[in-house]
Amino acid sequence: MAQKGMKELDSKAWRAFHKIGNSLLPHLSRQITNHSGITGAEYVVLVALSELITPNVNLNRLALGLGWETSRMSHQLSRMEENGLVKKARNVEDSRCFDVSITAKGRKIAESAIPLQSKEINHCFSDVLSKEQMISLIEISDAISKHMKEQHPLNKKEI
Amino acid sequence: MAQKGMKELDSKAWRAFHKIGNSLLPHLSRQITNHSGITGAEYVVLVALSELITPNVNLNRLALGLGWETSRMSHQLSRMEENGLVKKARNVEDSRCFDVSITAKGRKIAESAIPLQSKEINHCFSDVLSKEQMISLIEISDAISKHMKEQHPLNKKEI
DNA sequence: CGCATATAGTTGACACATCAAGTATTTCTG
DNA sequence: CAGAAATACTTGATGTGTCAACTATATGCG
Repeated sequence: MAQKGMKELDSKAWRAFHKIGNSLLPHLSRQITNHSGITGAEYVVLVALSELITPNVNLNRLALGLGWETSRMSHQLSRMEENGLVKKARNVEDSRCFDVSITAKGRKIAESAIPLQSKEINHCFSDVLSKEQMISLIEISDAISKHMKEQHPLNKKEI
Repeated sequence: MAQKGMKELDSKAWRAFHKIGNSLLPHLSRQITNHSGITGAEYVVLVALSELITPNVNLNRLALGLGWETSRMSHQLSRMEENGLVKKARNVEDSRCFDVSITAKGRKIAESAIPLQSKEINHCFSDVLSKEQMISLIEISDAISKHMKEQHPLNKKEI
């Protein structure tokens, strides 16, 4: 799709990029759900929380770390708190903020899910690509990120 | 995230891959909405329909072409029919099927949106990457697709 | 023919993402 | 120190994606 006005190679590359995301990502998310009973989004948040040095973070910092909007994180944490995966507590010093932390239940699930997920990523991604391909992917990502940062910075609406 | 048990390079490559999708795709989708008043999903369907040789397709073939599930297509087309972008009609020969087609309104929007979107993809993707990088991306996609097809074919639940 | 089964699509429930608007607090500033 | 502005987060609406269960029609086969 969207290849009118694009050269053949460009179009193929663009489709290729899409294709990866459309097969790999859903597969990995389904795996998590199947083996650990949590969703992909829950997994991502639990991993972030389980890697904290401090016992908790405030919501915005957590969102920032994952490249999420505040609102998205707020909604997600609400659902996860209902499921007993995380806990939120008003910060004592600044009562606008929340101290977000992982619960024992959340940590237990994360700890069993992480190695399984790593294994699956190795299996479907790392093991399938050569060292050169991975390096190339990193360079591609850097090039695009650089462009996006310079030309289309977030937090401001485009025309 | 998810890098425990992964080598440094693997982990970096995986993050890199994620990063592309998380900045580029939302940006492109927002662009479409801003300049053409339709969503990214609507755009994709309209492009597919506008490229048809025949005047219509049945729902499942359309879904297949985009790599979508039937259900997803059904929901999407319902919304789009409400918005007057597409039309569905029972097939005469097989009344289980629907003949899906683009409306004049849908075509008009697609025709103005497509060049704008192509331009934006060129701007954010093609122009930013070298020929070698695009070739590499295609090879990476092929490698992953091959693996997924062989090891994790769709339509069947994983354990 | 008549029943089993396959095929085409719908529906409802739930999770997720984004946007716009709103509520509290805190901080800045005249 | 009071009002303005910034910060931290919530909420509701809408669109999107997935799954499981369902309806309806067609087809195959004894």
